[in-house]
Amino acid sequence: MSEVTIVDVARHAGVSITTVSHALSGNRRVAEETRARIQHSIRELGYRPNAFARSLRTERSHMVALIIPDITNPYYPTLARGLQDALHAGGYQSFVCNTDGLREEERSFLKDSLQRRVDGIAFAAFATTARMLAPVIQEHIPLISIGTAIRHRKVDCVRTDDVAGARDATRYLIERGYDPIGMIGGPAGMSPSDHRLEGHRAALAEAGLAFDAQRFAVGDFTRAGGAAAMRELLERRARPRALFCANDLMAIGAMDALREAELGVPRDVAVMGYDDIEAAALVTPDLTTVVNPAYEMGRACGRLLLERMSGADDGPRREVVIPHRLIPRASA
Amino acid sequence: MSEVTIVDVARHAGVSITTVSHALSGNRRVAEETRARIQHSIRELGYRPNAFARSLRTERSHMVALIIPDITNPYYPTLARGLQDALHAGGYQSFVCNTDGLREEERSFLKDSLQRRVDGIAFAAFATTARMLAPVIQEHIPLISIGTAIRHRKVDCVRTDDVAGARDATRYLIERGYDPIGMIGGPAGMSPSDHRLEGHRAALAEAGLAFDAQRFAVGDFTRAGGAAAMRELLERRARPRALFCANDLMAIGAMDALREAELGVPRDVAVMGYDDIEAAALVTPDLTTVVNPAYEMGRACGRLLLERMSGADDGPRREVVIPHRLIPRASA
DNA sequence: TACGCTAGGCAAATCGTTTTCCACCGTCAA
DNA sequence: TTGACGGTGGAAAACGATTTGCCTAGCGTA
Repeated sequence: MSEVTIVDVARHAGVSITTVSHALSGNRRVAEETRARIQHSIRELGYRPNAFARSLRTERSHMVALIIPDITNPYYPTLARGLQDALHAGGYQSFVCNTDGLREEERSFLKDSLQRRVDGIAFAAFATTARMLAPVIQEHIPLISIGTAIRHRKVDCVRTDDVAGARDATRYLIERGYDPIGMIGGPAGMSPSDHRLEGHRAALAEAGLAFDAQRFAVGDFTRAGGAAAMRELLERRARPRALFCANDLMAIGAMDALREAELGVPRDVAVMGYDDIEAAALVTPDLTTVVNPAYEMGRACGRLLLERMSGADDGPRREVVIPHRLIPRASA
Repeated sequence: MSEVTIVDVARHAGVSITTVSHALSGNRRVAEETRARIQHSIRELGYRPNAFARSLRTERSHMVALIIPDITNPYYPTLARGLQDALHAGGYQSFVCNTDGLREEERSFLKDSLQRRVDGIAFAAFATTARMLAPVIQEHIPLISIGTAIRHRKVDCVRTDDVAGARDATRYLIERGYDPIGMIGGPAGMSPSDHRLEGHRAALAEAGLAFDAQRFAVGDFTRAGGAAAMRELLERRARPRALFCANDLMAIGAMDALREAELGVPRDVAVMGYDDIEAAALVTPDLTTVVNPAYEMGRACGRLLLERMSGADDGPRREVVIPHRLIPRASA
């Protein structure tokens, strides 16, 4: 109990509650002399406005929910930091909800966020459909979809362009003269898998090169999966001169398999990854890769949310595409 | 605006506000038939209790603050997840404050937490002294220090034992018969540096081995620093048979330098790290290391907070020491 | 019959703000 | 002289829950 309320401050300063409130909010002019007296009383008494009462009256919590699969997945802390840095400037805090990609958890956290009366939501959805968002939409709570899982005309979206990223990665290999070029992709049907494959094929087509299914293998986004896929490619005796992997972990796995086969990277086979996880810079040789700028994603979410929450912006749906970045290192 | 309030529910169900409230909180018996009618009305109207009003009355926010240097530092997401999982069970959420270890930020987030009326705080302090905590203590808000930076008789503490961890690491090298054993430490004066060195020396002493300053070098906890320290050791021609590094990054750097010198790990020099960062399992050879179980740390914080916040526990200061774990891999 | 007890329900006070409507007081222009 | 008008400031009504007394009906018991 802070015990000391605005009433105490008013009494101590010899003014009305109204005046104290206005001195704090700046909503109305208060004589300089009065304001000084109030400030003095506030310090004297150690007054701290009660956030509950304030929120009850204003209907704003200055809180947003960040709903993600798992803060432990190395992509999200950076995104969270970007979001928090952006929001902090506006006096907002955010709490993190870990859904593990489970539909029930997503639903439950969405509900909790509503109950807590958050002013906005940033949501990296996996299993949530636009229909499940009805209550959020109805309350006009700004919601931003991180990535493209949710498509709804009232829901803003911040995303990267995986197709373009994969195209750039493949182009990079082409331009450096590697030939032929293979790929280890992710499981079909997952949108990053599909987009990255699509970009890869587009770059080949642009350069007038054929996509050869013999030089394409599928992994499961893990290191072991990447190694297995690489071994499969080697057995097929259609060894590529350069290899684009749909993520860094598989690229690291591929390098394991190449080392087993006593092939040098990039001497015999150049390897390219995707994501730029921390380990990408730590393995040997360090991994050329494409980075999804998580921090910028988070920042963009934060800024967009701030605009929406300020109420000023009631415009049409917005879609922000954050540019990716290719990071040349030793492996390709 | 959810618009629908407890008044609407009461009217719709044909009972008084009081009864609805009690049906929800379970604070008083309500006839089964009445309760059913109320539940039905709630669903019908889509009623969601207003958290502000509730908190205003009950003085509980069901929110805790997690104040850490940087969620981007790979240690903290795991800790955050542990905390959140524990708190979730009690209906609590947590918001993250990134202080970057700056005194002013720490102060400011502490103040913000107070203003938001959090029910508890988990604080990994760097620059905050016990004195700065006066307002928190005064309001009887449960506070848990993560690590030992804050010492105060009202502040609980959850920590690991770096001395014991380093001792176990060194013992492990001794038991496997490596000799002589060297170490790359961190900058003197930082508590992890000092503790890990202390543990290292203790293990040597126990085994009747001498600590040889010739085989000790200092790095700065970075990869490059580890490599430089290793080169220094090699130049001194006092090459150790095994090396304990005060963190994984320096261990990885040391392996870089060994590779340069065309020395095999662990064939010529065995290497041991500390922390078990993600990359530790991804480098080649993968790194034997000691893990500070961040998840368990977070969980312990969460559980301790829950107990304190329940009000049941008003006992004396508590200190929880989370056991570390040695992870044998290929490098030693 | 009188009394106490229990279950269930109601009205109203309360939590600490923000905000709306009004009042007062000089000053200045008509 | 009067009315309008800034510049200040105050009283009181929300905001939406929880909780405290108080009441009633029904029932068992002395």
